[in-house]
Amino acid sequence: MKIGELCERSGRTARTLHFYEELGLLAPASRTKGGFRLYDENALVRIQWIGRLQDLGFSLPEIKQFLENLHGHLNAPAMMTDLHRFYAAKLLETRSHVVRLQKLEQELRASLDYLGACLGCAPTTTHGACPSCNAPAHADQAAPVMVAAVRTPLAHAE
Amino acid sequence: MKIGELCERSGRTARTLHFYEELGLLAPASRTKGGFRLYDENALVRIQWIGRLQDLGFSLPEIKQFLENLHGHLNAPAMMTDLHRFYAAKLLETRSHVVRLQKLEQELRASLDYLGACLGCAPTTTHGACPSCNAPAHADQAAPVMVAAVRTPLAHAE
DNA sequence: TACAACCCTCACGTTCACGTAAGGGTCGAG
DNA sequence: CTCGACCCTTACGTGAACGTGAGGGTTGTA
Repeated sequence: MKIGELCERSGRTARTLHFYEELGLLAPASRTKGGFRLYDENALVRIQWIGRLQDLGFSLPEIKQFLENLHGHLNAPAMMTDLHRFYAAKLLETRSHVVRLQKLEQELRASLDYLGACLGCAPTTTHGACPSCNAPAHADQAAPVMVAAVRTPLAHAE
Repeated sequence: MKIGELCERSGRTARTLHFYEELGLLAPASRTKGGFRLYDENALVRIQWIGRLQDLGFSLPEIKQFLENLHGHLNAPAMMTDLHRFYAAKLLETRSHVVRLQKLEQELRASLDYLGACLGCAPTTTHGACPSCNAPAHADQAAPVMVAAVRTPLAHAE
């Protein structure tokens, strides 16, 4: 298939695929005698793989590095062992990333909770009054960072 | 406090804080007559807030936009309502982000599983033989993308 | 063989989030 | 008052991941 079709099927632009090729991450299976790139199904798999690794937080240069390491191995099991180690490490990182996001989720929920009480505040209240707000619903709890940061009236030097 | 202390307490460099100021995200409470920036505790809260939003996937220009919207409101409850809506939306996004990462986690686990069988492969096997590998342990399952993409021998145009 | 749709290779431009000097002024402890 | 630690502004640099032409060649269908 030519690059146009691969673009459609992969959701990438031609420039992106050219760019991956420049970095050594992707190569066409062959070329027409006129110079058009011809790809096979492997290219699509490779592109999807790149996408996964990007989602896992990789930069393209890192992916390239990784590929080079892998192909430095002489035999298949060594390569697969390395891949195994690498993915195992990534699995841990991904888990801790998820944990971080879940903490943020929790903070968001707490903020929403706190903000719920603001909805009943007098419509005439000005922003300036907020820092001293003592609505019964958030009597004893301090405003979460997500709320307090916005309320504080930092002089806007524009 | 001067910028140096704020740097230590926030874990940011001075350049970063200057940069936030350029973008209109942060401002010192005052200045010494010599021109040194003087911050109060609110600055720290603001910086932490920026960090949270960055972790949630925001760019700094987006944060600035958001701040401007908020301060366009005339009274406090309107502002808080807006904030509420915004955080509610972000909460959903964060959840789906977590789901995406968990899917990737699942893919990683499947790949590790698959790769487990490779460890017992004959040490003399070459990469080229991999695509036709028929180890009993992965007899009926196709190689996951995370494995297949690496195995396919794409010509490396270096 | 004509021609529209597609593809090629440069090569410079862009956004983001800062880093890194250069050149000089300010603070406060001694 | 001196001096080292700290701070100021200005401005160019960086790396990641492409975008956006310019100028021209290739394909394949009619």
